[in-house]
Amino acid sequence: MQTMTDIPRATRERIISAASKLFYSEGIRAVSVDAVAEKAGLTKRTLYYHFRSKDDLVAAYLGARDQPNLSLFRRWFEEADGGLPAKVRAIFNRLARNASHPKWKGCGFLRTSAELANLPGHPAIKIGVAHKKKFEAWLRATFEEAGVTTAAPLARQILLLLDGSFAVVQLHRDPTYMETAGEAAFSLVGAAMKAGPKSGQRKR
Amino acid sequence: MQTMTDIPRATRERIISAASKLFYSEGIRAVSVDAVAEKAGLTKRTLYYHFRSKDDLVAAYLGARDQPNLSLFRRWFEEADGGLPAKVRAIFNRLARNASHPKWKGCGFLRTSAELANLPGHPAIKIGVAHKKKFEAWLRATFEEAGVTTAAPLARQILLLLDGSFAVVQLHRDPTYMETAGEAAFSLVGAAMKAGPKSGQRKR
DNA sequence: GCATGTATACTAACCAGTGAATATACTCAA
DNA sequence: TTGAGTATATTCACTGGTTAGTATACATGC
Repeated sequence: MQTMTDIPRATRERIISAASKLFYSEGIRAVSVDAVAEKAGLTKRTLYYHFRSKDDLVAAYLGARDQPNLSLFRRWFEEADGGLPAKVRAIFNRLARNASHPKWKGCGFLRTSAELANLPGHPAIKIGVAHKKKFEAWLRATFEEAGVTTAAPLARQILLLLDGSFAVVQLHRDPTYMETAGEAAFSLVGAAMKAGPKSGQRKR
Repeated sequence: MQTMTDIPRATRERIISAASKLFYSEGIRAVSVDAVAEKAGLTKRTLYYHFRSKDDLVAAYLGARDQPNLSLFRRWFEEADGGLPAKVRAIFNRLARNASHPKWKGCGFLRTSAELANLPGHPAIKIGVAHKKKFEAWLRATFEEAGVTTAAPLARQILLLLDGSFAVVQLHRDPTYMETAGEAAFSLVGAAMKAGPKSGQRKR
């Protein structure tokens, strides 16, 4: 069973791809379902065969960004040289480079949840909440592995700086704010390590 | 001249008041001009007599929030006890109390600019940019007066934490993130003062 | 009679979602 | 192998409702 059935799967993903580009660059309510269908090269009625509603489509758009986004941050962290503070700072610096691209429009999760703030139970918002929670959990685990005793609040502080830089850079279109946030993160992680690292774990 | 002309002014402000409530709680594109007119107790046509377009109305909504918002932050800072780090932290703690109110929906400037991110020249976005710049400038001046040598980057870092907490708390509906941001701000300001305060200025 | 302000009633476009028909491809019995 | 039947996938054409903005007329006070 299901031998050739991944051809329709391709259609579904083509729709999500078109929706991603439009929703991310224009916003949710600014993009009509017709516009998504046209961008995907098919009819609105076909789109409604694959998705129950526009809300479902929005949720699929964010759902498709969840894992790739987290992987990217993890990869940036792992590829960076230096100690823990420098590796955290590297995430901000890599992000600053991305943010200077004209198509960059901030964090899709935050922008969507800001636009749909009047619909608290919206499925897309749940996905955004889960995404940010996963990122925070990864940070906390990373800090714990490094022996930082204040891993939980430190992870929150880094998250706050990251999401703050998303918001501020999206507003001012000035990626240097992201580097400033990276320096603040560097300071906070460094201070937390001085205060209470189990002083093992200093690999390499 | 202009003796009784403040009666129409009252109408204009009634419209802005209605627009503020609706735009802030529901979002820009989610609120129709008819809805604003109805909330203000008059006709859409009358509204269009006082405002050229919906975009103008949105700009007026944010423009009316600019000074009061800044004054509030300044007042919170001035009313707080303790040294500079504690006074900065107090802003976050006061904000956390506000954020626990069910009507709280984050920062109107940030949410509007997120929703209108596809319209870079929009007048409302310009107002949002100016607002955040004013706040940053006030922070920097405050730090400079206290003799902090790294006043400029420190002001940016505090701004990043503040806007980060707006975004995160609006997403998770958990004001404790704001207190965490306040602790981070406390640390950063404290570290900056230890590094380079001209060690005068310690009033009171 | 002339400025300002307010209301009624309208337009032209747009939008989320659907009904009904059609095309394609896979299954299974003869 | 073939042909009828069935589930999957797609399209055209439509509906009912909403939206930003306007043409026109009416009121009110100077």
